[in-house]
Amino acid sequence: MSFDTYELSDRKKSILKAIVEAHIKLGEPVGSKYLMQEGNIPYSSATIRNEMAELEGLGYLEQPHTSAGRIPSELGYRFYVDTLVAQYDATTQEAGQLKKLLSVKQAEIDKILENATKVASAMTNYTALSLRPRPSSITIKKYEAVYLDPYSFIIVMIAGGSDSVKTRNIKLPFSITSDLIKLLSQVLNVFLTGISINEMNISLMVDMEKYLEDNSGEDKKLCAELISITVKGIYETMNELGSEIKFEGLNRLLEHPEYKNLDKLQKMISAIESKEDIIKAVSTIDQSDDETKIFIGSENMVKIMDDSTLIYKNLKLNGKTIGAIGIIGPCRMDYSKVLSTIDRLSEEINNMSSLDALPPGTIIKTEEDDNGKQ
Amino acid sequence: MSFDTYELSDRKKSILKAIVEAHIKLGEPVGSKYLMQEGNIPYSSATIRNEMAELEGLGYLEQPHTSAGRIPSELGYRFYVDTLVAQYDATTQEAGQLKKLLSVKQAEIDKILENATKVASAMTNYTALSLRPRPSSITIKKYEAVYLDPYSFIIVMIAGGSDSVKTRNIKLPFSITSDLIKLLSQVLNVFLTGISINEMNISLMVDMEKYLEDNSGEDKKLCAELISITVKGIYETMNELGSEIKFEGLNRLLEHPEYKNLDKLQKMISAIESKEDIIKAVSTIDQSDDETKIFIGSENMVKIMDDSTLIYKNLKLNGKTIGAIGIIGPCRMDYSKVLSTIDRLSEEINNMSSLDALPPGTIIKTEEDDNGKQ
DNA sequence: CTTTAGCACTCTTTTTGTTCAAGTGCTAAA
DNA sequence: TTTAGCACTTGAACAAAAAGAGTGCTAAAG
Repeated sequence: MSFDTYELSDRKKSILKAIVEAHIKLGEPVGSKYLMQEGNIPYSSATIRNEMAELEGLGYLEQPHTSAGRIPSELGYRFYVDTLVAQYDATTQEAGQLKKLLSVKQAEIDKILENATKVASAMTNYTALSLRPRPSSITIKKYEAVYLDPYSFIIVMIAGGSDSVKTRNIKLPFSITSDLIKLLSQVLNVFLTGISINEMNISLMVDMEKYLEDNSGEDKKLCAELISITVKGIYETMNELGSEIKFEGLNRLLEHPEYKNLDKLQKMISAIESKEDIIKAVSTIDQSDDETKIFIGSENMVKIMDDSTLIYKNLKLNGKTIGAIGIIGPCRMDYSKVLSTIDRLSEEINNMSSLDALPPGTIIKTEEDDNGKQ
Repeated sequence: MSFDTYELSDRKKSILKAIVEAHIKLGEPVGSKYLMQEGNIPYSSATIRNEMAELEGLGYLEQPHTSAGRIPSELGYRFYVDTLVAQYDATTQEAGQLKKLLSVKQAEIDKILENATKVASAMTNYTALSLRPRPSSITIKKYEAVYLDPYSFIIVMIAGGSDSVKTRNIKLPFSITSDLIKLLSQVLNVFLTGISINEMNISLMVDMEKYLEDNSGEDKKLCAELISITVKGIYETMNELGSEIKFEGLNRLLEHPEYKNLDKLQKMISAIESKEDIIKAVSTIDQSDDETKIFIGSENMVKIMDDSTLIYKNLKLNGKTIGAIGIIGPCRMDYSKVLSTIDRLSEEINNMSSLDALPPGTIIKTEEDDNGKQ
């Protein structure tokens, strides 16, 4: 990246570009003769060979073995992608299609992410992933505590921005009244609305305890404990709300010859299944960043994926980051297609009709959970 | 199954058993010589050969090609499993381990299922799956409608038995008041508590409309529409609550030589990813059934999985079916291990300390959801 | 009548050798 | 600076041969 690409002559650039594109298309090493005939390089194979030898010396190309053609190195792909992105003139052919696929009465953020992932995977033929925004950026705009029985209640949290709903079931070591829970509801809404996970601190809890004690007439210790347990639950829930990752099109991995190699495939599936690694890797990306990020080969933070490429972009809806979408595939990836798909997709979502304009009576599905209280 | 296994002599049985076990262990066809030397069959290879030829004639064995040993046919596996299950004397070595793995303050049904799946996959080295009970058996024991703004509210539903919490966000084409939502809450609790999805009918809705109209003084049409939209949402939500399927240990598929065959692997991954097929297949199993079900090869209802085995068992907690767990792998599966693991696991869960006995202050995590209202 | 040793036979796997084609690097000429 | 030509390397493809595994059958032994 910091490599000085300007030392490359125009001819070298065009040869490199042609090699990358041919390799993406064919999946095989490309030779000088092919470039001359099909690659639109107006020089003899000998000249091309000389250039290729130099490009190899510079680290842009690799040769699997003596009598094979060249394949792009990671640096070669990186060069290609960088120039591609620079001249990138969104090939708009498929925009309408995307719109149609996405526009099916989208209501829920989850559904949007899920559909976007499906569409991305289907259109590019690679495995796609989606990620929720990270916990620290989440705030709750409304709380509701629901009384269940003397020893348990449920907190319903509605996230600001995305309007996600998450619930948490809390079981207590002491008994409480339905009225106290109503009051708790009030306390939560007064003190914790709009507060991010980082802003939850002790002094806030002390205030909450005091408020609850004053207005309920309950025992001080009980109030303190109730608040403590409740806030802890909320804290954990907010943490879980963020950074959820989902995959789509796993089976498409198998369609690409690079994953016929069972070792690579195994690595890849393990990486995908463990999730944590990928979340961690992707979490380093600035969440407000609008750029499409491309990690080629060893640039990937997930060591295990070091011969694959991850293309990744934050998704915004009405200006708010609602998550991110990514494509995973071999380094030999149709970058142009993937980039255009992802960009189109994110644009489409960004411009999606505000949900206030939903058809009347729309039922907005939310989510579900279990808790084993009994 | 209805095949008359009693026509087999003891010697044939022991040979068949030895072949199945050797094949499970080695993953390769087994020959007469091997059985004589390693398989603990006290006859000469010639005698064994004769018996094998007969077993093949009876359909219990197959020969990949002339000069290969024999492998068990589906019928052979079925015989093995049936007798295995019959004499099945739970090899208890790993029971303690299971207990430890599961006992980490289990609170949530989801978590129990998830952990059970992980444990099952880890201990057997096969891919495991878990399934929620089906929708028709779910009832809601408590509703709570949460007012959001004049045009939207959220319904919180707490499932009976499993105490799952699910929420649904509803957007209205007309405006409502916070008080009306409170009343709606009441209506839902009065009319829909304990009602299964099959019992929701028109007359119930008419009653609800009437009740709401009488007690709120709102316009009749508005009440009717509110109830209709709400019930529809609840209905859909209950449907979604059931039959959720999750997988664990996908990467372990790759560890078994039968899935080195990319075709099989691809089929398998597709089957797993599409989910619906497997849900449909498994749904035919009686939910209250306590037996461990074993589907070998073409016995599987998912055509695509017709050279794999699915072992499947309902899980109960305090007498209630909370879901099911399954193991998927090649027909050449270590049945003894898998069966014992699944049985242990289900027993362990069944006996799990009632959640009332949870340590005080336990926070019972529930779940989350999105809805794109905005 | 049952079991077993022995052997010919079949079929797969592995090895070996040969040929082929691709693609290169280098040299010398244009 | 470019290009034609050629020797060289190397993997891929194919065929033939060899090795190995396991069987079925026959005939002898218990």
